[in-house]
Amino acid sequence: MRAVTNLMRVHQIVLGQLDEILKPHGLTFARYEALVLLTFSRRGSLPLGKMGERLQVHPTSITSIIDRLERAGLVRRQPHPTDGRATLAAITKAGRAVVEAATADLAAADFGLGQLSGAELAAMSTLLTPIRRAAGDFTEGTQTTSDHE
Amino acid sequence: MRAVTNLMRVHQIVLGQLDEILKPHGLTFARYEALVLLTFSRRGSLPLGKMGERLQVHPTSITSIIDRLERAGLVRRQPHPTDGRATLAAITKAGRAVVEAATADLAAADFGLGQLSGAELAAMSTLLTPIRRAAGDFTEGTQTTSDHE
DNA sequence: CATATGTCAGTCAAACTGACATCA
DNA sequence: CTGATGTCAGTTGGACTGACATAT
Repeated sequence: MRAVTNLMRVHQIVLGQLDEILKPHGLTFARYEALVLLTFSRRGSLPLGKMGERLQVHPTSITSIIDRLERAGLVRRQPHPTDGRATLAAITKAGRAVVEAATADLAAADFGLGQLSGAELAAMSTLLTPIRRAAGDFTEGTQTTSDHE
Repeated sequence: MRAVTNLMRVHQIVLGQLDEILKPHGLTFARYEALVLLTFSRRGSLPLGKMGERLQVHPTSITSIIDRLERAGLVRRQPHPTDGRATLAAITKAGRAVVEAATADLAAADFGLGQLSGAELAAMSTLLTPIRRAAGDFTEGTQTTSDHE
């Protein structure tokens, strides 16, 4: 139970710090994650459904996140070229610039984990990964060499 | 950054499991924490302000949490005997019964951390504690041998 | 036909701000 | 007087349910 308490409090602390850093950029951590995901995609665009799958958020939450990013001009909605049902979120030039600046700020703050060394961060990831695995976090988004990934 | 992602996801997974277990008891994790805190207090009652301090939640959030617990009959509001400004939250008999049952269910589910051994849980706490300390988590609620603690 | 995708309307729990009455 | 305590009104960001139009 002590471990759970530590987990909860550290999450609260770290998320608070990250959101504070991201606020000047007009981002929350959830929106930042979505932008980073697009940055790392091949074409700079992904179907909303795939984004929700990768980020593990509810379909309606992705709609909301993309709504706000689009209103801020960091993302554009585009029709999917081959699937008439799907909508693509495409990162804009402004979006890429904001991600870059925000990432620099986050890195300068050690992502809120400056108290830990590189070895400790690795140890932490080693400890936490089995829990994600048990929750099926890595077995769902397997190989899909389809259109947009 | 990978460490941050792991932290966020594991928090989401564990909290989701805990809330699922607590739901049949009519509790969220936040409300459960508040009840446990009262259980561990000497008189079974604490001023709302002290509770917010210990649980690290906003004053208005404590008001809301106690509101719901009181509506469920798990807690009673009482005037503070010596400080006319303060209000005490006192756990009821029904409250103690619910905590006991909920704690049994949580323990049976290893608090959502069944993937880790006792040694691993200890290692995790060792890693996370410095972050809490850096955030001032242990330096604020120091010695206060006052009325109600 | 059944299934997948995204959206909408609405609910919910929580964190927050600003204001306020009350009391030490 | 100042400062502490709790509450209220209202906003925000996010997770959720149920329903739905549209397209595969």
